[in-house]
Amino acid sequence: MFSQTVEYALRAVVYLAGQAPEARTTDQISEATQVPKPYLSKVLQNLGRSDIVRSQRGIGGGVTLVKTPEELTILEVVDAVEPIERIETCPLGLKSHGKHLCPLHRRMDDALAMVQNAFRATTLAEVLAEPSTSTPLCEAIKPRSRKKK
Amino acid sequence: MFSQTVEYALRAVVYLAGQAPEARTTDQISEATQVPKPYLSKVLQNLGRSDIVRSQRGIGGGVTLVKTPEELTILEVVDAVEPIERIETCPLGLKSHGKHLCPLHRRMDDALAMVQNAFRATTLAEVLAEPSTSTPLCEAIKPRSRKKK
DNA sequence: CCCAAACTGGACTCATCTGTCCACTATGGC
DNA sequence: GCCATAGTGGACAGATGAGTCCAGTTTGGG
Repeated sequence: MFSQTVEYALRAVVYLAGQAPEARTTDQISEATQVPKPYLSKVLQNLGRSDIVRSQRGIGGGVTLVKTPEELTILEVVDAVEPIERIETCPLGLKSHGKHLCPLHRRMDDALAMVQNAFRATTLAEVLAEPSTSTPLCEAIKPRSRKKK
Repeated sequence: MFSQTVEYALRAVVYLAGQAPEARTTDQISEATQVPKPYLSKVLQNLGRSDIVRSQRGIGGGVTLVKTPEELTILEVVDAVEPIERIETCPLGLKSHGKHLCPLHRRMDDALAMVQNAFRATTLAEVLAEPSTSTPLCEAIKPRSRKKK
């Protein structure tokens, strides 16, 4: 139900959060997150336009998060690449009842709201701090010093 | 986040539930739900293959629900046309940790689970019975006697 | 038995999503 | 000032989703 693009964007951001505030190149991100590099750079460009990341050209350049992991929520990332579209008005076009959704669409929108709220309530820092047997990104994130390649 | 196909399938099923146990033709369903007829028949065929609806050819034929509205859940309909794919294993392919998802994918899967549970807990009968200022499908469902066209 | 009502299935179109390629530009070091 | 590094933007290709069209088949009625 989540698109590839959303999946990729989240992986990239989680990786960057784990390395923050250091910059990482598209190559490094691609390797760590297993996202095909050419496509990754598109996703990153998108995140740049939404001010989630900032990028620096040239030698020593790369991509960094604009906010700290503590300030950045999953929802912001998702909304940057593919906004969760809530059901605001009756999709059938009939406008006979103002803002009132019919029971069917009310339930569908409630489901969307739950996802949106869950994502809004989770910061990148929380994802990284999670006590777990597996680090985020399934061990793609190494202890921290990893500068290889 | 829900595809058009899911939206259309739900509209059709809700309409049929409101008319149950009477059969309705694709034309009638299309008119009531505002779903383009040629595409609707594809969706209906799909629902037929998953045993959500049964169809009858020839004069007097049409489509009916296999189950009663009380027995049919929203989830069954959604799963019939486009199953909600839970995240079972690490999308990165690394299998270094068995069934343990990393915190990122754990959260994403939790969101999917919430939607799945909400849909599983709702029957079509409940959608129809909802006290509301607007009937399901935004008034597309008329009192019940509506046999026209 | 023939016709009209209805669903079925396949082919086809169009748009979007995913993904690739490449020429270009900006940047820092020597 | 040159050059390698690194992101940018546009063009393009393939797959899938959404939607259309039509010929075929089933079914009931006169």
